[in-house]
Amino acid sequence: MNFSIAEENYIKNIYHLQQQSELVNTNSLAYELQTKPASVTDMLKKLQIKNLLDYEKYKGFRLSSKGNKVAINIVRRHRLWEFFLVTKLGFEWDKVHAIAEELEHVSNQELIQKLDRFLNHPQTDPHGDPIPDGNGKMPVIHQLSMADVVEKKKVIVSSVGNQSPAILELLNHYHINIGTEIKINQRFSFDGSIEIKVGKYAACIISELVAKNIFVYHE
Amino acid sequence: MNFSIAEENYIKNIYHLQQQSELVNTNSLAYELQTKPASVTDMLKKLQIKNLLDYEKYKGFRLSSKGNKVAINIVRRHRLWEFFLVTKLGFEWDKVHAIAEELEHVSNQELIQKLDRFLNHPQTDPHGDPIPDGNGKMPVIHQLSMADVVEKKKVIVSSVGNQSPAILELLNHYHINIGTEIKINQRFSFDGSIEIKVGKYAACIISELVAKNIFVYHE
DNA sequence: ATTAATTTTTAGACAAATCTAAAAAAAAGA
DNA sequence: TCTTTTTTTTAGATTTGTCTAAAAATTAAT
Repeated sequence: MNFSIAEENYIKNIYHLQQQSELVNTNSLAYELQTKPASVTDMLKKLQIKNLLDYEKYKGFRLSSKGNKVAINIVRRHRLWEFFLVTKLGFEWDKVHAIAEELEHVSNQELIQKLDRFLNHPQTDPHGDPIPDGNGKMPVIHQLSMADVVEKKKVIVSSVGNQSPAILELLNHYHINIGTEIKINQRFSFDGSIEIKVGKYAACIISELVAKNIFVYHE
Repeated sequence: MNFSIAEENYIKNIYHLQQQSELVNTNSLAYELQTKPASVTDMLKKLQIKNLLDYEKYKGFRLSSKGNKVAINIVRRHRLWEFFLVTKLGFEWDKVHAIAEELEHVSNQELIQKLDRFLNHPQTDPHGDPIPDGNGKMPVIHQLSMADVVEKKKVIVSSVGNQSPAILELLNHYHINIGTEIKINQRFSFDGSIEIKVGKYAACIISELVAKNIFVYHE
């Protein structure tokens, strides 16, 4: 079955809101989609008729299992395109979201399957988020952004979400490379910066932006 | 300036019809777009207001110079994506048109510029049609499909539009390779097949489909 | 437990792109 | 030239997705 771009955007955003809370409400979806609550209500009715949504008036809503499958497919396309844009076309990771939002609506099964193969079946997008496979299964990702690591943990750098010379210069300065072991000392809530210790070097503080761009795994 | 998908499709199809005749008429454009003449008239008015079209009621129409620039940009995107689909994703050349029709509407300048670089600035798409550069300039293509070569000419094979094992097997059988010299003896209008002579081998007949997939240059 | 505030939905309108049916203009034929 | 045919345009309706303003339901507060 095929869906309009508007429908796909609603489905995708409901999916993302569900990651944070089981039930989604009209206002937050309207905010997410930069639209008005009345428009959301209209679309919810349409999605319910197509069996993509469990929805009761005034009670909130969630994706049906059918809706969930559709959503995961959109997420898959989005993240594959993001990976493509960064690794093949040389975009910086923070520039690809808007373009992938357009590309994700080109819904040809064979295209996505071949793109996946061309990219060598990547497990995560350039932001470190997992890419579901053709059956909708999310790979278990051990890698996570350093901004999400709990304090006092030791981690090993697995990848860097940004290929720009600017960040590479900075990482060099911190003596951080792929494979480097890092200890997380403390997170400062004021600006999200983190004190870390790299090898035998003196402890230092990295900004939240840098932390978000360093992907690591435990142990 | 940004245009809707519908507008872009009208512009592109007017462009293509203009390659055959200077002025375009409502019925033929309606046929091309698989829509009704009344719908075409409606859209023509809108395109005229946006200065994309020279249009006088009942008199036919043509793209303005602004409309032409827009059209060439769409063609550029379409052909770059076709090239990508065939050379990078491994699609067969006859399967890519529909997908490229969708991808061409993703209109991010930087995306197309980077895609072009990634593909190494290809001169022609997999059908042998020229790809305009970023300034809208069409490269002069010496390569053309063998289906378009005049009789009695000698040509040299420069590329093959289809990478499938099926056609490669057939070309092998005809002793045709990149660089092979071929003499065009005669074209049969009944089915578009062509009698050719390859090197010292006996003359043989290739189907129109095969001819369309062999790209050659003169001399 | 009422009232007040918030959230959600309805009602009715609008823009884009399409359609059908009928009218108007242009082209073709006798 | 005057009729007939074809092409093109208008008029009015429809669908999708959106909006504003007002009504209805829910939640929060006194």
